[in-house]
Amino acid sequence: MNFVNHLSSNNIKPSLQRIKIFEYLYENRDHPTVDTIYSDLVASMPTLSKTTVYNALKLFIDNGITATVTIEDNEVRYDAIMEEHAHFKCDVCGNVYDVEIDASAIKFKKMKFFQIEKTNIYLKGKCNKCLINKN
Amino acid sequence: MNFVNHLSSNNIKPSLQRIKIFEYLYENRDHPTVDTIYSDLVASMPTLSKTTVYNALKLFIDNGITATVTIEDNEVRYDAIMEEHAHFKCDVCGNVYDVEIDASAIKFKKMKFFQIEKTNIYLKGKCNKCLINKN
DNA sequence: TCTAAATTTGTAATAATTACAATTTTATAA
DNA sequence: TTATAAAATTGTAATTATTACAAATTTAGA
Repeated sequence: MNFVNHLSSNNIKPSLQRIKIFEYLYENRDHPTVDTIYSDLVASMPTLSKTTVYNALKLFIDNGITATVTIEDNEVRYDAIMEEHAHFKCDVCGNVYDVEIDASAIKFKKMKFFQIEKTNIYLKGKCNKCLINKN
Repeated sequence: MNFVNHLSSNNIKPSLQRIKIFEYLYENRDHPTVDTIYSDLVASMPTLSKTTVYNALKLFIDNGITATVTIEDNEVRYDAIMEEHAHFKCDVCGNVYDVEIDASAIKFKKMKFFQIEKTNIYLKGKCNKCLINKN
C-alpha cells in the first residue's frame, strides 16, 4: 500500500501528518480512538496536535477512505479498511475484532421502503481467548 | 402494556419518574435522545432533572428493558423495544426507523472464535418519503 | 524570492455525560 | 401515627470529547 498515492488518488493532499495518521490507521487494525492515535503518534511527531488528528480523520471519512466504528456508546473508533466486514467487541478484554460477513444474506423485510447505502453490523460477546483463559 | 408491572418484574422500583420515562420511550418509537426525552417530559413534570433521565435509562439498560441506538457518532438514542430488529437512518430527513430482520440468516465466517451475545445492525440511506418528495 | 493558499497548531468554546452531595420521597418498624 | 433508615431525585460541579477559530507555519506557484 502506497499511502501517498492512496491519499492523492482520493483528493487528499498528502501532508506528512496525514500520511502518518493514515499509515497508523492502516497498520494498526485494532480500531483505535483519536486519543490512541494521537498518543502513539506524538512520540515520533512532537508537534502534532490533536486537532490535526481530528481534521485528518474527518477528511479521510469525507473522502471515503476511513470509516467510524461506533460499537460502543462512549467511544468513536476509526478503521481504514473499507471492504465490507462486521465488528465484534469482546466484553471481557475489550478488543474489537474484524469479522468477515456476507451481508447480502441478511433478510430485510419490507425493504422496498428504504434505499440502503451503508450497513454497519456490530457484535458483542466473548472472544475465544477470554472464554478459554478464565471465565 | 402495564408499565408498573413491566418495571417491577424487571427489578426496577416503579417511581413516577421512571414510569413516565419508560412510558415515553415505549410510546415514542422514534428513538429519542436524552435531550428530547427530558425536554418533552419536563413540560408535564416541572421538577424533573436531566440526571434522573440518565439514571433511569442506565437502570433500564442494566436490567435489559432498554437498548441504546448508536447509529450516529455524535448522538446516543434509546429504544424500549427489545425484540430483534435493525435500525435505518435516512440521511435526508434524519429519521430513524425500525427494520424487521432475520439476523439468523447472516453468514458469519469463522465465527467459532466468538461467542455472540448481542447483535446491532445499522443501515443508512434514503427513506421512501425523501426519495419521492424531492431529490 | 515573494505572495497567496492551504495546513497545522494551540487555545477557547461547546456539549454530553458523570460525580456527588443535599434534598425529598418512600418504606419500615416501633 | 411517628420516627428512622433507605432509596430516589435533584441541582451543581467536574470531566471528557469534540468543534470553533485565529495565529503561526508550511507549501505551491508566479
